[in-house]
Amino acid sequence: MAIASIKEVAQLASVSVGTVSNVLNRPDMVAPATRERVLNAMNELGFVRNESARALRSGRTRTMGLVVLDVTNPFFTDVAKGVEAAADASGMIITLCNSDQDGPRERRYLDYLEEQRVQGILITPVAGETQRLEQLIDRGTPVVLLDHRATRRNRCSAAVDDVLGGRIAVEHLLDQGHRRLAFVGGPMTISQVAERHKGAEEAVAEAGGEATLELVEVPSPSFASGRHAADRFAALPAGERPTALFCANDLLALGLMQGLQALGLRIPGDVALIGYDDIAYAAGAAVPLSSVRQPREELGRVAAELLLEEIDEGERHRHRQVLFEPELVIRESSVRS
Amino acid sequence: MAIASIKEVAQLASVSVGTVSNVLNRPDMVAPATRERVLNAMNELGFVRNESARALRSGRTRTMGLVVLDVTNPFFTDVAKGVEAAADASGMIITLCNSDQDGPRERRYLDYLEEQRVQGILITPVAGETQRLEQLIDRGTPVVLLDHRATRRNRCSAAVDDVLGGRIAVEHLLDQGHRRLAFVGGPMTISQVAERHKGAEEAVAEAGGEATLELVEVPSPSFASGRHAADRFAALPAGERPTALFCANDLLALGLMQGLQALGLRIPGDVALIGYDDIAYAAGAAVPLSSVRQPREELGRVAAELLLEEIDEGERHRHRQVLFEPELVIRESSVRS
DNA sequence: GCAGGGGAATGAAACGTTTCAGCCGCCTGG
DNA sequence: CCAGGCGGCTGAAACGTTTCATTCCCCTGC
Repeated sequence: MAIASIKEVAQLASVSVGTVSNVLNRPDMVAPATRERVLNAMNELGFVRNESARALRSGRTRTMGLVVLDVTNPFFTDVAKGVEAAADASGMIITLCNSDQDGPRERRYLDYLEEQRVQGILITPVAGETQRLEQLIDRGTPVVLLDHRATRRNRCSAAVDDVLGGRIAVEHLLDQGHRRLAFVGGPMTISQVAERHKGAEEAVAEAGGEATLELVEVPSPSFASGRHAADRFAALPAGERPTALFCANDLLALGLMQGLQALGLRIPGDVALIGYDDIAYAAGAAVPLSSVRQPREELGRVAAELLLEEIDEGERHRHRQVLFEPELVIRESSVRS
Repeated sequence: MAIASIKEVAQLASVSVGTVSNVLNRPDMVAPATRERVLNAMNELGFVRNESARALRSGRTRTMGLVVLDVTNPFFTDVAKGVEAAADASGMIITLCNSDQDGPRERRYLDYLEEQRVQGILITPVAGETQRLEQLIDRGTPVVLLDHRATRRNRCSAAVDDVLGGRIAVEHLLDQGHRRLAFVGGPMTISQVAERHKGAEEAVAEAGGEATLELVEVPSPSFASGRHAADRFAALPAGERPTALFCANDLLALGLMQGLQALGLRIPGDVALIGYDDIAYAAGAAVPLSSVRQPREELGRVAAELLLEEIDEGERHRHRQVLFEPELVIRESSVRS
């Protein structure tokens, strides 16, 4: 059952192991006839390279780690697609890890990735888990932040301007005449959530006067949390309800929409709704959902390219922080009829 | 920048490398005082185990591969979650690969996984790519089919009865009084698609009489294909249009719904619609989508457990084929008003 | 007082590659 | 005819672990 090794191939082809290795890694350094012989031996024995031995000896692997907050969120799978495309183009392989917004889980994955000696790591970190990353960098594993701005200058990042995104979402709601607004999102420790909220606050502040922004904090930016939030909203006396809700992401917004409709509230009539990410399902929702679009695949692609660059350049690499601009997508859910 | 090895740790702690290895793998075989000393040395040096060396020497890794057809399909991410949960419980790590329904791509990933000497592979194979799997099994890598029935008895599988699923979907449409039906899906080489279609045909045949089932083949069971299919549908003279559409999956159904509505057709008034998978977004669609629910997470969990079992039992393992039953979920999109 | 046992640690082999210095023959140019 | 060069190959070291036979001591029981 054991797979043939280079040594057995060498024996069968009557060459040295060095030659077999050369056939594998620098085929043109070996004479065509010999190469042929070796190749045949490989086929006959069903030879499969042992990546562990290769990595051990050469000191380099061909894998990069990607750690996301939630694999079931289409935002992240789209980003992952972009990452994969870029990696693929450079012959790299991605190990996709799902931290599920859990610190210990994230740490376990990072441990694993470091033990694997991955060439680099792309990560949307769980709130506050920055120390472990610092450690990775110190020990020589390049880390690129994904959908998260690098505050220190010692790493690369690819992100979208969430403050701006929050701002344009709320400006749009204000334009529609809403004055009593709420931001639905959480936990506020997630930087994306906090920044979107900040942008929202800024927009409200600048609008001056009577506009207000309430904060409806939810335990996680998920579909289920959205449904729960609907109950809390409906429990408010009609007079105290905000007239427009800005959700930290589309999952939340879609869950909220479903909950609100189940309770008999109309969108946008009773309450306007806008989400964030513009995932594919936003446009096809019961009421087409307005949202703030992020360049998801591009975000992933650029992040991966930054990492590949860093891996390639080594010591002389200059860290870069790439920031994309989000784009407002207006649909029915936020438009006054 | 190079990470400290076991040797340096041994030196600093004034013990042999064997002892350091024991601290790592059989801590209770080493005296507490020594253990402490070694642990301190590890901390001081920032020691990180080298998984390649470990795997090379011990001959076993702690990773399993998961190959899916489309990471952006929520069905698969839900399945992946189940797989991960089971793997996690056994201290295993999952490498998630996305074949994107592309044969060569799938083969590249399988090569990679075999070179990594993963302990086993969970896969929803691309149509017809069975030869490579046979090879993997022959060489000793256990393979469990996921969402795909094993026809040969030489492997385990966890799947849902797609023929039955197709049948109940269509029986429901017939119940609603529809007689002119169409199955929207493709490519028919995907076994899930073919089986759902088969179930649909059976139901129509048994209904006897005037009921008909047209086949609308699309290039892939995706959102985009659904949108395109809508145009084709609308291009038919009104008299020749089916009155009910059964889609091979929800992505397709949601895309189709969006396309049909954009063309001014009403659901279910002008045409009834039913999907497959019951992904989270089905219930929140413009018109809540009827669907055939599969136990997604459980499917993943059970598949992973089968694989773990096989890894554990080795030679004396008996292959098992687990088959789940799908469940009809009726919502507005298929109900005659 | 001694044989025997057992807990704790050692040292070296082995895993399957890559890498590199060196060797061998043959060809070329002077 | 010979020096030099070069293409093609060999052989062995090295990568960082795990594993196992072996050694070393100290303790126990007779």
